[in-house]
This record gives sequence, C-alpha cells and structure tokens, in this order.
Amino acid sequence: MKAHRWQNRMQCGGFRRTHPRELIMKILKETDKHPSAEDIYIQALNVNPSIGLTTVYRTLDLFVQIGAVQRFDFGDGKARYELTDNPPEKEHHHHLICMKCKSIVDYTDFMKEELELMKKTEDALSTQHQFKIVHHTVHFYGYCRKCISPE
Amino acid sequence: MKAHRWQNRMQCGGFRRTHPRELIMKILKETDKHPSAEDIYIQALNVNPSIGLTTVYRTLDLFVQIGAVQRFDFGDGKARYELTDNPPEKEHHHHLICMKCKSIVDYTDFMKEELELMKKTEDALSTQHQFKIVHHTVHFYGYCRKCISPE
DNA sequence: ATTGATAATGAAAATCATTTTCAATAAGTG
DNA sequence: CACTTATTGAAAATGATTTTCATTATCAAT
Ligand SMILES: [Mn+2]
Ligand SMILES: [Mn+2]
Ligand SMILES: [Zn+2]
Ligand SMILES: [Zn+2]
Repeated sequence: MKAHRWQNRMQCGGFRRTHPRELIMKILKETDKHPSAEDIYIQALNVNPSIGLTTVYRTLDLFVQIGAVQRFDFGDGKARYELTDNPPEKEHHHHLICMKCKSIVDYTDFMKEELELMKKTEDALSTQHQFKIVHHTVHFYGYCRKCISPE
Repeated sequence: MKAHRWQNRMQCGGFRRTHPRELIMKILKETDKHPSAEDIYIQALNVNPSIGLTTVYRTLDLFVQIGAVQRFDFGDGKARYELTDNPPEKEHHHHLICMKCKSIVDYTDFMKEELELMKKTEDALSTQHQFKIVHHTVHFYGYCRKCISPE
C-alpha cells in the first residue's frame, strides 16, 4: 500500500481524516508485529490519552473494509491486525504460529512457489466449485526455536 | 480415525466413557458440516435434554487434545469443529469460506499437489526458521455460487 | 474565518462466546 | 455393593467485541 493510498480510499468512501485514525495508522505502520486491538489501544494511549478502545475497534474495521489492513484469527481468541504491504516491499505472505508462546512469524521464503500454486488452485476452485475467491490464508502451527530448546 | 480409535485414546489418557461424550462423538460422526459448540449442543438436546453447553465445550476440548477433532477459526467469532478423518476416506483437506453466507466447503481436488508443496515448505521452514511444525491450515475466502448469482 | 450538516468519538452498558466454580452425579474398580 | 474420583450441569465470571447515545470534530459551503 503506497504511502498515501489509504487516504485516497478514505476520501473516496466519504470517510473523514481524524486524529484517532491517523494515530492508529501510524502505529500500524511502525510495527512489524501482529497487534490486537488492545495492543494498539495501549500504544495509542501514550500519544492520545483520551482515545477510546471503541474507536480503535471501529477504526480497524474501517481499515479492513477499505483494504488497508488485514485481520487475522490465529486461534488465541483475539483478532490480530496487520497493515497490507508494509513496508511496501513486503508483499503478501504466510504465517508461522508458535503454539506455546503464541509468537507469530512472517515468512517470505518459498512464497514464489507457494503463490504460484495458490493461484493455480484458486483458478481451479473458481471453476470446479463456482467460488469467486478473494483472498486466502496459510498458517503453519508448531513450536518456535525458543519453545523447542529453552535454556 | 478408525471407528474405535478415539475410545482407545480416551482410555489410555485415563478418561471415562460417558453418555455426553458418546453422544457428542455420534453427532460429529453424522455431520458433514463444521458445527460450532452451540450447534452441537442444540443437536445433543434432542437426545439428552439435560446435557449442558459447558459439557459440550469441555468434551470438544478433550477431543481436540486427543487428536480426534480439529478446531477451526473461520473468522465468524466462534470456533468450529470437525472430526479428524471422517469419513475415513476423507483425509486432511482445506477450506473454502463464503464471506457472505458463511458457508464452508471442504475441497479435496488438487490436494495431492498442495500437500506435496506444504510438506516441502514445512521441511524448509523447519530448518530455515527453526520451527517444529505440527499442522497447518489453508483457507480460501470468497463468495459461493449462491451468493454470486442469487435468483 | 464562520456556519451548519453530519460523521466520528468516548464512556458506559450490552452482547456473545467461552471459562470457571462448585456441589451433585456417574464411571470404573475391587 | 461400596469407594474413589472424574465428570457433569447450573450459575456466575470472564474477556473480546459491539451497541447506544450524548458530545465533539471534520469538512464543504458560505
Ligand atoms: Mn504477517
Ligand atoms: Mn472441513
Ligand atoms: Zn514459542
Ligand atoms: Zn455464500
């Protein structure tokens, strides 16, 4: 997502540019993690102590709607969010999830082959199952290095 | 999962064979859907009107633990469950999720190629990222035929 | 810059799925 | 049958997310 693309989309949708929205976008831009709504809220409080958790939820919903943000369910009971294409050179990727410490790792190795197959599968599924596919997720669950050999 | 395997596993774990557990397993065996805990609870009520929703949750947790059942988060806010290998010839598979009507479709076409690549990727990730991978999920999100062309 | 229409906000209450608590019950064992 | 203890169900608690509603901020038009 280019630097200002989300602002265009906001405007096109008739949405207003507000301080909470700018702040939440900034927080998302500056992290390489997969924060929950509350994680983001806590960050935001440092800058704007009067921001509401409700606003964080609403803003994230909005960002998801306009395609600026992706929401993930990694299975720990809370939704997690990640800016689409941030930084710009980081494209679509898949995830490794540690079942013990709940850490989440992006990986981009092997993505070329994977995405090729995903694309092929999407096409095939579209015709075989009459499904119009919009996006996909691939999650590998297991144990991270720290959790395999703690010392 | 062979017809009686889960009972062995239960016994080995020192778990008791109870009416609620038998009933919930039966319900899971007889569906080809991906029911939530409450879906299962409602089914169970027809047979045993005194069963508790709490028991359904606990039993599902147990089944997940012994590997008889898989839990999925498809993004609609509630966990969904599916018996492992049911029917026996249905092996590991991936999912199509309709973003409008929330219907979930198993697909097994193309699984050979997919699983081959997944296996390869798992191996590579294990070494590159020092991750011990236990399982994976692949979800395609989109719109089903009904939701594309309603009449 | 001022105004006005209304989109957005924050606090509190509500909702929804899931978990915890605890006293009563039922399963397995001898 | 009698005993031990895992399991159950009801009610209460929890935790994430949503709804409600009165107040505030944004933006386009003056
Ligand atoms: Mn990511
Ligand atoms: Mn399935
Ligand atoms: Zn870990
Ligand atoms: Zn549909």
